[in-house]
Amino acid sequence: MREKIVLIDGHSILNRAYYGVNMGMTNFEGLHTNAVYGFLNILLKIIDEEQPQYMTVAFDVKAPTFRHEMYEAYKGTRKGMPEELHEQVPLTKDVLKAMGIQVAELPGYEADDILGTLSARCEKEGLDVVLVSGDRDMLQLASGRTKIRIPKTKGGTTAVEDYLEKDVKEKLGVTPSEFVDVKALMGDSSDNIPGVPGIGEKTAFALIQKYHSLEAVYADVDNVKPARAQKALAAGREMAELSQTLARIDRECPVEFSLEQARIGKLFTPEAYEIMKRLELRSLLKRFEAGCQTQNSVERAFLFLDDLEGAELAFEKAMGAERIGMQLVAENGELLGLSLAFGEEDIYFLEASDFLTGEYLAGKARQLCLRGRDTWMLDLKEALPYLGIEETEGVYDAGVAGYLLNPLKSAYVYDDLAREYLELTVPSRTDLLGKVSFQSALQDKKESCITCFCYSAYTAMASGEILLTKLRETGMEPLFRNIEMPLIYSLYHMEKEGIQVEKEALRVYGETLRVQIERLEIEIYELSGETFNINSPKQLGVILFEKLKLPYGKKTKTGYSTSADILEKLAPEQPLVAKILEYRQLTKLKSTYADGLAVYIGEDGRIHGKFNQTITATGRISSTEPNLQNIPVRMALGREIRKVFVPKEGCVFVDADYSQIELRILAHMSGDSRLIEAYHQAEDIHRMTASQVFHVPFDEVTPLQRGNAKAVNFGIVYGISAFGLSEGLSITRQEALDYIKQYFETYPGVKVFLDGLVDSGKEKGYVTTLFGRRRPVPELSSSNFMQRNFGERVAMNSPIQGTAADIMKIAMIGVDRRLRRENLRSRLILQIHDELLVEAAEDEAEQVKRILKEEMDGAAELSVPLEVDLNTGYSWFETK
DNA sequence: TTTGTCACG
DNA sequence: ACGTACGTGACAAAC
Repeated sequence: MREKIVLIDGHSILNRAYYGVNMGMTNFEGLHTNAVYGFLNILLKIIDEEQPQYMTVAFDVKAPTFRHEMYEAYKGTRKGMPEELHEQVPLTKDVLKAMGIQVAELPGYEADDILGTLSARCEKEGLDVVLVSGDRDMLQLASGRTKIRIPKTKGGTTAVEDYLEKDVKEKLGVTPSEFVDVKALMGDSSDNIPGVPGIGEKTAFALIQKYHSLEAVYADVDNVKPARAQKALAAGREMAELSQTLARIDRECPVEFSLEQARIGKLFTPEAYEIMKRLELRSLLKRFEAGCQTQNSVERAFLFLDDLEGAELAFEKAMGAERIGMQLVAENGELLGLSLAFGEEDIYFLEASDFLTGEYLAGKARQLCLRGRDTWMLDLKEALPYLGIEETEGVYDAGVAGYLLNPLKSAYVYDDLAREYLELTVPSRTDLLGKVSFQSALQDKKESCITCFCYSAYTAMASGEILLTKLRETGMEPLFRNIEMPLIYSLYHMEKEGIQVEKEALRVYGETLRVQIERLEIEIYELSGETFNINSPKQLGVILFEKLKLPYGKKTKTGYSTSADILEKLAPEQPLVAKILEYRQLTKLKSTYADGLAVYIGEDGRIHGKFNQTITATGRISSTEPNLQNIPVRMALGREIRKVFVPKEGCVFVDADYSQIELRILAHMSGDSRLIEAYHQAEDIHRMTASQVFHVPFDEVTPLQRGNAKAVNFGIVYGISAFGLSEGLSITRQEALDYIKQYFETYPGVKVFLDGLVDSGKEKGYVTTLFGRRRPVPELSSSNFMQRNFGERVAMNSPIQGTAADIMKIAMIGVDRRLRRENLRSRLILQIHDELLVEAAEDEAEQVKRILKEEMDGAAELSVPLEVDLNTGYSWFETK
């Protein structure tokens, strides 16, 4: 058995940990600890899996490296990190020192070079090497003996990708050392390696796969095809050679290293224990306490109950508890059981049975919610049909709280919450039950069910107080209490209500489409001279750009782009292309809308879609199964589909939408006096913008000027860039730049505001809405140009889009409450970001309009008025 | 499962 | 030099 060393890229793993784990995490001193925590978790996981005898962690040192001397534009992989991450670097080194793990640093060299050198030396010593980094550059170090491990955080969970030399070959198609030359050709903006201008990823890989080295490529440069690449190579030879040196990791740097000092001794030392205590990393504490034990003690308390007597006792005790956690287990409208937690020793799963009926359990659960103390749940909205409660003080959803604290996660399930907020690693639902139904899991693996449901209730209970504290610390408690929690009930009401859809009319619409699609299909085959799958971008690309030799505009990484904006440029000349565009439109309508919606029509003739509260990064809600927020409206034929969405007998639709809410929010948040003044004066915001920016009287604004101003307004809200605007308006980048300049000269306050968002985003790591909602923007500290630019646009857009979402949520809660409290039969049934649709009793329509206007207008007090447009109709088509 | 495309705000 | 407007979800094809 060979001995093994684990080498860790310290900064890269810390960085990954920082953005992977809950950002608000601090100890009582206010020290941020999330990155240290994530780092240690990864470290311990690797030690568990690899069982190495040696370990070293390499860090960069702030000093110019040889790469800086060679290439002045080189910025290196070290860049500004947020303060909250930066302060955790020395903390991490302290922990490592306490654990007796060797730290390697060398001024003038990056961690990459240290790792490259150590891996080379260790291989020579006959050791197996495991190299852990978040950086794919490391792949050039892979060999038969050196395995590269790249942890990936996806949503909440960390998966590790492993690469030995053969894996690099398999997945990239080049050897590790060839990979350096690929980078030399294509460059790497995240490392500021320039590459050869004009050579992209595809060409770089193809060339190296053929020639195996940069030198060989240049030896045969006169025969390289295509000509485009040959020209680029010839012109960029110096760059390529420079890039090759920059990209190659130094494997002989003069770093001090002794294998003996790298030997792993006792990791869980008293000193390390003290630091864990100080950092309040509880789950790690346990591990440091018990040596290497990972057994979670709470699990011992889990208790299964299916007798009435036991259940009564548990419920009685729970009724007196200050704080409980609860998880209903339901499927297909039937309550199969519930779990309950109200202390470290009181955690139960009660399964429904002949003695303990679903109705009984539901009734008890309801009483618990209404007992006037705190009840924490997960997926409260899904439990509401069984609980039968309306908005209740003290009933909270831990998932929604987790979403506010970090909206970038892909799910808010108990195991993630336990890991983040309780520092407790517990098995996930999939670990325990797989993907089977609850029904069959309850039959086949009762023990796993008990564990799963009890952990869920326990996590909800135990994390509740912590979540609330964090919400308080981050200024989001009012947002949670006054907006997100009440909203759960409004969304539930909308889902329950649903919207009526005329099934037969939908079928006829689909049938009409089918006939037209078949006709088009024949015409397309005739014009192209063969039959093929028109829906396949790959096949279509071959027909258009190879067989017919049409000029292709863009390429995607897998082939030619056949997207609408490309095809539209060809369509005027090419009847075939025009027909393909039409075909696309019709098949989209048929598959997604005509056929797609039909399957969701319930027995009541209505579609009950889901409204999701914890999906978007900005605070918007999303709509699924089906998506009712993207029903066609812009094109005439698509818009027809709205005719099948109708109010029920005796009702009429009342539709209300905010007019230009995001621009009004921009005016308010920026405080730009000219913009505010403009919105007080005019209804037509784009015309007003055109008038002020282009210095023409309001009444003399041409449609073209208005259109340009509109595009600029869009650009501002999306986080302006000259490129984006030039694309949107089909103008040159210089012209776009001039528009932007003129806009900012007209509204200097907007420029100050947007710059301020980016600055504060960089400083804090997140941006906020008017109501305190946060969005972390990790991209802002990226060394990758493109990612950082994206981060800057996000920093500008999120506060605006998010504030609009906040305001709409306030309005929805207000409308829903008033319809109910004023005992109306009318109901809110849809939200489409800036629009609300109410199914109103005909005799209540006027009152409903008043309510919508009042609640939407009054949802926020801005320095510009919030305008609301109202429409009524006997189908969703008519309400425009 | 990922990619390309396209529907909406 | 790089190459993109912000936020979503569903479908078909290709992997």
